[in-house]
Amino acid sequence: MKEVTLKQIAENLGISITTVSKALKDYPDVSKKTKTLVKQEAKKLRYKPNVFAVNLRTRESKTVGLIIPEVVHHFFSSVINGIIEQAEKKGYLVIILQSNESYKLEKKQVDLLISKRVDGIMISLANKTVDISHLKRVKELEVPLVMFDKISKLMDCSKIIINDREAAYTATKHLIDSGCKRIAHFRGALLPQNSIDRFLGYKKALEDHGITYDSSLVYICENVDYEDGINAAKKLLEDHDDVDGIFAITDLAAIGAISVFNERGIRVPDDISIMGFSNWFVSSAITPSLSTVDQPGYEMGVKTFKLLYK
Amino acid sequence: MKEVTLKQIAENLGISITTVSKALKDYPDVSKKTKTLVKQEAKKLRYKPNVFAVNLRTRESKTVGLIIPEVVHHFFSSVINGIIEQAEKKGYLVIILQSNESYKLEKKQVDLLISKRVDGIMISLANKTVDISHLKRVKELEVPLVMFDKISKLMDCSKIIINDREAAYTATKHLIDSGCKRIAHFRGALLPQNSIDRFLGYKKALEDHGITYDSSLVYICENVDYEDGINAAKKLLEDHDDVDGIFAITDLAAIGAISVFNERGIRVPDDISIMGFSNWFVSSAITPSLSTVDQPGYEMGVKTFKLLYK
DNA sequence: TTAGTAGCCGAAAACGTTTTCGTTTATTAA
DNA sequence: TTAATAAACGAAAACGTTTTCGGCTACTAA
Repeated sequence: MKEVTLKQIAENLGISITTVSKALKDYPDVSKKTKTLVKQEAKKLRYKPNVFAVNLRTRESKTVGLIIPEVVHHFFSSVINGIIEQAEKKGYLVIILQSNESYKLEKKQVDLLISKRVDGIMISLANKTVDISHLKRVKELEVPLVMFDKISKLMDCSKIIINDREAAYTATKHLIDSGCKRIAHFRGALLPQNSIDRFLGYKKALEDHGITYDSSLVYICENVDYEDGINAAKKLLEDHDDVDGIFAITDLAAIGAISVFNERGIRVPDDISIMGFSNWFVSSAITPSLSTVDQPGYEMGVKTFKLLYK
Repeated sequence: MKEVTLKQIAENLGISITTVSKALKDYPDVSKKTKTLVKQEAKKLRYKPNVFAVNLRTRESKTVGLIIPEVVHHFFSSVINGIIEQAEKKGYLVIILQSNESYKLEKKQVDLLISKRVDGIMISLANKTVDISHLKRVKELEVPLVMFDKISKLMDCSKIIINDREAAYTATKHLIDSGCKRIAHFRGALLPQNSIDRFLGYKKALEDHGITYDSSLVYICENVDYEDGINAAKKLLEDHDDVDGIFAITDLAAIGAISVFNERGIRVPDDISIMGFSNWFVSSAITPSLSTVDQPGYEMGVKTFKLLYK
């Protein structure tokens, strides 16, 4: 069971490797007759070009890399979905790596992708990432780079983000419009840009509607997950008894909070209103159902790859 | 900004390419002195071997492929997580493809991975897949293959699955033990092995506990998703008024059903008990909280890769 | 002295493509 | 007839590595 190569075909047909190669790629300087002959033989032998050799010769891998903080996450898996689909359409494969929100790992993975000579890199930064020298290096090596969702303002490259600030503003306004006077915010970690932007949107909405911002109403959810939501909600109940609305940075955190309130007999949204963030498709299955801001992962994935492909 | 190659290093040091290569790989027939010299120079120039050339020469890519029906799914993204982590530990990268439950796409993707000459393939079958000639071909080409979760009994290769039959049996028994007499089953499509096994487990549990199996209580959820759960639940309410328990093949379908019951004022679990399947971590956030069977995606991912690596 | 033995090193082939640049033959124009 | 042109093909280099095999030096043992 030997590999079928150009040489194989050439020998079978009694012609040169050169001509076989050119015939398969429809070069103009090979006759119709030999072209069909070659293609026929290639099909018969189930010839598949050796990508390793092609890569070496053409210096491209037709593969792109994707680094995300967390795979098991509705938003990110939607992004993956969009990227994979779009990439495949263009004949690219996607190598996926997970930084687990660790800067060190993220850096290592960028190196890994570079050494694998991917044709481009898409990345959503880990929360811990401040230093972006590893990304600068990507630029230096002239590997195309696109950032999405969790970006760094310091990096000069294409980026795909939603308008977090505006979305957060709208979400908060929604709470205000439905009568909330004292609105808490479950925010993300201090570093990530989207965590900052959502916080700013929240603050701005309050100020614009005559509600004074109270920093004691802001709770940090380091991992923006279910557990964090639970803890923040418990803390909130200890600290305050007059809060009538919460804007949570993710649906997961919101759901965590809801489950605490459910447990303690606090009615949502009668006693307290909650806004999530991410349009997680099960939010409608939660009782009481959760209001949430749309964060279109799939579309962002599609756009991210398209931009990389540019 | 030229690429650093072995040749580069060799010229700088006035020695041969051969020696440089051997020095970097610690061959015994090169002196300590030149080894350190070479390594030093390599580090200075930030030498990174050209994987394309290495691949061509060694005939392996240090890359494995993964085909799954659906990325945006808690179970599968957990599997991805396990696989990626384990693969990286062993120096492998993972190319992920999504079959979207389509047989045609799945087949194309297997070809794609083969043509990319991955060192191994992991796959969870699409629902529609019956013909497995594409997998036979993988075996013929001597590419290692591991199936997980949605497997085919006809294929002779390593497989990672949970004992679906037993798990379904336990779930159903749980309903029986809590007093249910008339238990419906929301099953998956007819073809997938795990859908069959879970159904059999359900049936067996009924029979073992003196409840006669009634085929009109079995509803098919083709896509085993939220929508399917809603539709099946509505249909169930039309057809029967005496059902007091449901064993759903996935948590998503179960949640769909719950939301229907919530809407109609049917109390869960007072009026009707529901069991899900998959241990989706938010099940505890659903009100009323959902009982569910554990399906450890992460661990399965880890084991799947380890088996492939064998 | 010579023969044998380590210890180091390098030439060269190989992996399978792609592409440049000739070369050959047949055809046309003068 | 000869010269110029077009059409079809092939030789060979190149991509950067890995690995086999042989050669060279210097040393030891006889």
